[in-house]
Amino acid sequence: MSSILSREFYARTALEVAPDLLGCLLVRELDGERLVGRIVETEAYYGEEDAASHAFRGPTERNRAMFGPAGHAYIYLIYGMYYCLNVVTGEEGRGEAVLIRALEPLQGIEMMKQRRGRDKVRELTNGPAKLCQALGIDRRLYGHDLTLGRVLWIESGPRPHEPILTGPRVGVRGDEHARNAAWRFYLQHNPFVSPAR
DNA sequence: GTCAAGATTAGT
DNA sequence: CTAATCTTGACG
Repeated sequence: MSSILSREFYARTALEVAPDLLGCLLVRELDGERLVGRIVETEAYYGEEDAASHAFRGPTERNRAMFGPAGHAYIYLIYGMYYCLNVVTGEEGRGEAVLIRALEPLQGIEMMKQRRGRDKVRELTNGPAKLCQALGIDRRLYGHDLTLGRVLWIESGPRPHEPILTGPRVGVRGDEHARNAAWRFYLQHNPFVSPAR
């Protein structure tokens, strides 16, 4: 039994949504196939007060989705070649989002292998840019409404058996608080969590 | 208009 | 450790 996550689910703070997304299923419909991964790692970005967030300096053309209603996709291009997927959370205008950092591939693994150009299931979706490549997520899905249940959405899943661990976010800049806050959430011992830095 | 930096990844 | 690759936003 699983259901599409609602606007109300996403409308809570990023700090609440990020851990709750662990164990949920990210679903992508692509070329008539369904690609599914279990979310095993997330990071919360907590609005304009978060020095590590793209929302830190207020709304811009790039981050405008972050300041829109919850439950939409905020996608950005990094290093000129990779995309990363966030889900917008919190009250409209807050600029909060949760970065999806890693998935455990469940369905459509062959297509993921082909899209990623590699064979090891372990390396298919164990990073924010890797999972976007595996699931065919790019600019075209910028601002996509994840509550519609088509093209790209998230469903509830079985409660994770693994304990949830927290720690500092990966690769972020900013003030001391931004760098130290334990706003990364992941499932203990799960082999699909992104490699340690 | 110019320019440096980037919530990463793969390869040496 | 470093190259790859290009958009964004800060600055003037």
